[in-house]
Amino acid sequence: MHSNIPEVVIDRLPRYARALALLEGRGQQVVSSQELGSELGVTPAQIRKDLSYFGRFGKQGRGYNVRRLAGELKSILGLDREWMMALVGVGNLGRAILSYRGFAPEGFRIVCAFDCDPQTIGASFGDVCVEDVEKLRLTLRDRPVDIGIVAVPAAVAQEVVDALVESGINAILNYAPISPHVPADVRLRDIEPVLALQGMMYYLKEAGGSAKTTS
Amino acid sequence: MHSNIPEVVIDRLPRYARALALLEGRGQQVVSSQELGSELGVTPAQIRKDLSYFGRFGKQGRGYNVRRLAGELKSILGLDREWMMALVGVGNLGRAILSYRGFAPEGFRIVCAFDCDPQTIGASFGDVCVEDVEKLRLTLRDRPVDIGIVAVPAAVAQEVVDALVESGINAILNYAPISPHVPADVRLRDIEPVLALQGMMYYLKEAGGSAKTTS
DNA sequence: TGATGTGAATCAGTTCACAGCT
DNA sequence: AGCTGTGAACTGATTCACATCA
Repeated sequence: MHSNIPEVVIDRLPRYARALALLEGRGQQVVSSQELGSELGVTPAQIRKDLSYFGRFGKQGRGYNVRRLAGELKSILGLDREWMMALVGVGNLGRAILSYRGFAPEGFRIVCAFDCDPQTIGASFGDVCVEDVEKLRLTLRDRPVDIGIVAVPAAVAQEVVDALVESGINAILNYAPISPHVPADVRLRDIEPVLALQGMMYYLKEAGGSAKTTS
Repeated sequence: MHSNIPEVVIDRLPRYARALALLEGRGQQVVSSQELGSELGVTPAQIRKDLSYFGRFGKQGRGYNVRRLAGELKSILGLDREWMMALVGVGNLGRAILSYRGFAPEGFRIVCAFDCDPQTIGASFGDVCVEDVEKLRLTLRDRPVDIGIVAVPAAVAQEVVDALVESGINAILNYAPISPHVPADVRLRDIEPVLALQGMMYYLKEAGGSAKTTS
């Protein structure tokens, strides 16, 4: 049912939603595709086309009602509910993820965490208690979890992904520096600062050496 | 000079390089586009086409020499040198970034850090001492820094980005939940777990409710 | 034989440009 | 007058398919 809408379009919607939330916070009531576009560095035509996949949310001659459009986008994306997440890997990175303040306000809650280190198992972070990763399948059988977060070393990341998938999870946020294999019906996103950096360095390479192009 | 090669192609190269490093570690000497592709979930034709922008690295009938191709890609991407990074924002997130072990092995070094909190200024993390963000421009004038990492709250992220850009930095890794404006010649990448999650939820929404499609 | 490298063909995404509504 | 919504045109990316070479 979804297959008709290009994935790139879906990918842009969260940015639109975020910009609209910002405008709403500023008290702005109406926005044109022009204005929203220049806020985000996107052409107005693209915004209009993207939105037109889902309905007619604007008023000709006026623009879009900020609050209304923000609400529509949240509903389209499924952000009008809470999503439960399980974290696997409670090392340095995992702890940072656990203490990240950005998830909760957007409706994403980490409800359980797993590790394999006996020192870490049993520890509590906020209201989350770290369980033995061996119990992952068992625990996920009882708890409704929607999303898995993988924050383990590369060497064990694939097996953790497999365990999550077998537990019925079909959205994974991967922080490990590998490209895991998942079945076609499972969504996977990589959060990989190193890949992002490496992609930029190509352009930096020739741009004039070590910083300072200043006269 | 670079403008002829599509950006999507550049974006894929780091993944190829990473997969090749893995194969090299396993002692594999030769790889076909077929094999590399199935490792990464990419078509063989795409890999061949991507590589063909930069040269002829393979041998017909054989495939690619793993070590050679890995080296070529690193050189193309500019990964055969060290890149210096400045971190702005040494809160929870910033500290996690400072202690992240994944940068160094890939040649990315955090050489200075800035914050505005008097409690944090002066503290040391590894061999990096936190400076007052007011001194950012001054410090970057003397130190050759290639990349800025933004890990500050949304409200001040744009002004931090501006300061970095004015200091001559033209690659920025942004962890703040905004879409900063930068001049066209500055590369910017967002690391935004929430946007990534939100993009996936669209597909999860209808997929059968709260986890467990199990019989 | 078995793989690459690549023009040609296809497919997908973006932008244009304008009719239509307020 | 001003801005949306959208088919049509265009631009860009992917895949095909085959000549080429080890």
